[in-house]
Amino acid sequence: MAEPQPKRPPTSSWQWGRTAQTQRALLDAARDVFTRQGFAEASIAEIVERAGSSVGSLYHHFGGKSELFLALWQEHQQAYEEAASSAVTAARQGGVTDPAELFAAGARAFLEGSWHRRDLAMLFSTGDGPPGFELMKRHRGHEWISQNDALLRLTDTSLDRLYAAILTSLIAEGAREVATARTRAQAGRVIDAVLEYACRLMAGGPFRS
Amino acid sequence: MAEPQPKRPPTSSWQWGRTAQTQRALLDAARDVFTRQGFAEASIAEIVERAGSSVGSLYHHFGGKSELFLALWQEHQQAYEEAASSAVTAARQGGVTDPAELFAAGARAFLEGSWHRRDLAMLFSTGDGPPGFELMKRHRGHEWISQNDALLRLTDTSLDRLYAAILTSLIAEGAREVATARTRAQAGRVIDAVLEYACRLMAGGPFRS
DNA sequence: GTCTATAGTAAGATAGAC
DNA sequence: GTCTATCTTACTATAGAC
Repeated sequence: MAEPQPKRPPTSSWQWGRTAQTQRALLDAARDVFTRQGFAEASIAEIVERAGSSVGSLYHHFGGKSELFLALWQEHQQAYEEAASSAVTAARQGGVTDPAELFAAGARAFLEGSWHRRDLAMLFSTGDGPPGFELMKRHRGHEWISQNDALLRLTDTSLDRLYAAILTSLIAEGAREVATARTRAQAGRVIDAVLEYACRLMAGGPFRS
Repeated sequence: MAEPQPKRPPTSSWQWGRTAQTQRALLDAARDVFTRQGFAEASIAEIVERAGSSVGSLYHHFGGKSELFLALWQEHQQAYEEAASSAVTAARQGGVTDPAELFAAGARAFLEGSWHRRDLAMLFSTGDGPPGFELMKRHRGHEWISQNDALLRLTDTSLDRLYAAILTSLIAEGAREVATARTRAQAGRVIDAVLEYACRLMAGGPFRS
């Protein structure tokens, strides 16, 4: 139904980066409109108007309203993950070896990203997205915890899924509250609190019956 | 936009409970269809067909697809809250005075309700609902925590909202995992784990910077 | 290959007869 | 209160210009 439309390098006889420009304009317009009105309320017409593009063009490049939203989310996620993983790497090079501390470094970077791009953080945490979006977020969150907490060797049992789900949602709620903070200092205090709660939860590891 | 449509007692010249019957049939059909397909995928046409009613009738009684979904949720919530509050009352009469223990009693009743009506619990936790539904759930969750944790005198500061939000989402994630358990015994183990995590989190109370 | 204009389709919402 | 017929909106698909 949707065409991912893989792009090859520009040929000699075509103007330079036209596709990239169009896609960027659409993504920027989508960010404006979606962050102001949410997914359901936003209309395709307003997005293409603001981008100086057209409906057909949007469908050509992204495949639809849902896929455009998802593309915006992917960009956002990528930025998050790069920040988090480089923070972990830096901590590791700084001599930190304790898994809990490494996790905290990544989580802190994640939460600071939430402050830095508040508008998108709020958009993606409101629950107003295309069908199946919540499921995708859930899946992604679980992956992230599994990676970070690899030392615990989480399995696919109910109790381990619960542990991962609760940790994920704790960070997600934290990111949400960070995004609504009024000042940078306030956001900082919220971040400290979130990390404290994460510590309390992780102390003792996953519950075993 | 929506008409709550308050109902008066049946008059002498009208057949008995016609309205109540229609509403019940629509709610039951809605439960069937929504739990199987989710909100977005479900069609109004299928619901009224299954209820032996009509589109116009649905709009007359509920105001639309979203409002019908919300009515189903209200019923579900009411059942939850009655179970939780009577469990707390019972514990209190049994001599329990520790706030944390009273909270645990309510939370346990809540989680058992999630097992008992798994289909609805899953439906309302997937994130697939009408516009604004996530916000309503959030608001309701916060109210519940505020009531149960009244002794802590939570204010409307960032840090107290964070504490309430995290506790709420912890219970919500727990309810979700309970609803997907395969056996009653399994659900019981998950419930124990959730209460353990809640204890860890509440130990020390809300974080103050 | 890229984009515009336009027609098609499906589903929620509404009006008015009974 | 109930139901049918109709309307509106917005996603989807396509033909064809450049």
